[in-house]
Amino acid sequence: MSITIKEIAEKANVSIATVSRALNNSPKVKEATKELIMNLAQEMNYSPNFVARTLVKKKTNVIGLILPEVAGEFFPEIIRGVDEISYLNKYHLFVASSHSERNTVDSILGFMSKSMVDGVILMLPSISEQIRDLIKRIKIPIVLINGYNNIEQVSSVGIDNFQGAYSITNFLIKNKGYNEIAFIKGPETNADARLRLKGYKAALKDNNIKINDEWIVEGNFTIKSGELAASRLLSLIKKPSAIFAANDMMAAGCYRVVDAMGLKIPDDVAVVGFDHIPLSEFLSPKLTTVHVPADEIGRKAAQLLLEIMGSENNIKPKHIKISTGLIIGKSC
Amino acid sequence: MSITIKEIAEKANVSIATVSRALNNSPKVKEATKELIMNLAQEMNYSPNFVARTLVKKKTNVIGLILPEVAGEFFPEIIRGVDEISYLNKYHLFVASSHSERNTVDSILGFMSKSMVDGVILMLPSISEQIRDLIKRIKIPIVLINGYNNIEQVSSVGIDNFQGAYSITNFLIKNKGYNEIAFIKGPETNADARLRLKGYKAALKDNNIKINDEWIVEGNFTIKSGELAASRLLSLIKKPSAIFAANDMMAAGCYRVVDAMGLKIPDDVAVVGFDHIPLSEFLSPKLTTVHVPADEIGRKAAQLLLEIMGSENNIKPKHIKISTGLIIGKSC
DNA sequence: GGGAAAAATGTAAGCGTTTACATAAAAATG
DNA sequence: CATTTTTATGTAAACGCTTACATTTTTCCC
Repeated sequence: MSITIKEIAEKANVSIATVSRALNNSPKVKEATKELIMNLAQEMNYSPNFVARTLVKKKTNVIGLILPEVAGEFFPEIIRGVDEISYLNKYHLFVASSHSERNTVDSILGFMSKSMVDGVILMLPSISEQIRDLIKRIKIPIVLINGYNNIEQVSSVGIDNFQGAYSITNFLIKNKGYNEIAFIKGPETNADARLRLKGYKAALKDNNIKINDEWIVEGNFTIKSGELAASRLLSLIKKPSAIFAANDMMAAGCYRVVDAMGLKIPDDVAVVGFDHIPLSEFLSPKLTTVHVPADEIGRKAAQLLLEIMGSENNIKPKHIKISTGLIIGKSC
Repeated sequence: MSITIKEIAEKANVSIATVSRALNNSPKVKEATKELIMNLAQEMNYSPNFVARTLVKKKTNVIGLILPEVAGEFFPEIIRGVDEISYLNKYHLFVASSHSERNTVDSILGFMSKSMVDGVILMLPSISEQIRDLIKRIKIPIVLINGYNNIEQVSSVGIDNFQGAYSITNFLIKNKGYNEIAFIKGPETNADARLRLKGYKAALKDNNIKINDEWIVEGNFTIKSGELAASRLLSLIKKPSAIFAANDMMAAGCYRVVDAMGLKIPDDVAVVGFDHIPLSEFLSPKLTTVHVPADEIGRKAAQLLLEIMGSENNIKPKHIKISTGLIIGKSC
């Protein structure tokens, strides 16, 4: 087993209290003894038992991060952002995947309630009533990451999906002269996806372009669904001249299909996406898309959480909306 | 504050011991009381204090994962693999980035010694004497992820870099007829990188091709370094007909330069890589590369760690080498 | 119904720290 | 040098739980 302060105390002929104080560099212990103890601790290869300390201090110095998935092009950037800030503030990071299909409620509960983290950053693709209730009831500090800030009582960080979708659609119309723009939707349950659709529709409307339902097809953010959607759109009698995929992955799927059909982007059909994942830079021609600063989302969420954890009296929940930016490629 | 078993005990008019037993579903408590307590716990919204339990049980049910970086094309897959296995075995996952530039020793120590994890999976791009000593001394179960299994006493999981590099080089020579193959190295300090270089050289040697030092240029696994290396190689008087980049990212850099120079892959020059990152599938033409099953590395490492943690007497260290596979694209 | 065996519950110690409070030692003061 | 003040150390409780052991209650059997 590990060395404890008790053993150090014996060796040093002092009480455990003194050892504890010395190790915590308390000013009320004599320099000489402090040194003695420090040296002993070093020699004996002592390292404090984090768990015992936590039990009395009621502070773990750990923040939890729950994501739908841990891999992919997007989530790792969020992790990085959170990690960056936590590290700077001497917090450890606990990452858990809710594994999408897993029982999320279970996951969240298990994670949060057991007092193993001081605060939680939670990203959920969609929020059921059940989870909403749970979140409201939870007592530890929590920050939500999602586009749709729909829980007033809980602080959140999200990107402006509407604005992003609106601006790229508007760009296609105003700057590039496209009038026949199709849209590949994300999952119905995904709040970000819904807002992107809204932005697309709003831009059309503001430009007096009639919405053609045939040109709005389903997708689920996967590359495969992008392929299927593109092949449907390009098989229509009345084809669109541009396709706006609700995320880059689906846009990449479009590229494949367009290529397989022997067509050219942007000459035969324009394709734009959303997210600005690293891959988008490598597609040829380079994809025009909406930049979502995933690492910044992570950083902002961590900062907000630390702020909440730092303040005694629970401050008013904040809702941070992060703006997106247009990345102009050669795909339109 | 949270509800404790003490409060439940009072409400139920039993001792805390009984509550504890009931909650842990011990067979030595009457069904009736068990039910009573369970219901009370539910009502009072009780959840066990993980920290207190850990203190007495000396088991955190957490495994730690330390990676050089948390984002990128490769590491998230490892995380996913580890997460998968840990979840299945009811372990939580603690992810920490050593942040490359950060003082790694510090990071490792802080992580491991504080008895906050039951075991650690550690991936290091390179191992200094200092770290090697540290690892040997450490008392908690540990599994290393690296290509170069150079610490006998510590179990490890790695891929067969040599075999991978050898086989793709051999493929270029035997199946594709290339004789003038250049190599872009990884960082000198990186064990994987060194082994890939070895494999490349061995394949040339076995095919009686003289090694041309001018065709072996430096790189550091980044896309930028791939670009620079490619531009150097393609500016030589005597150009190579194929370039083997020690990882896919650098191969992607080659693509950019080749494209910018107005050349064509594979007609003007062939390019192959190593890693089979998702991006490689999207390069056009599709990259020929060596598949490295990152998620499997993660899974194997987690399984090995669990095995070690499960066995009382420390079993003999294992060294698992995961084989790679050739992915045939259109780039040669 | 009395006693033994089995089952259920209680008592209390312990996990490794921190820290309020009590006490002892050292320094300062007149 | 006695007394007060300051400084350093010790004692013991607490954090919330588990569990060995002791005790009580129930069940069973003749």
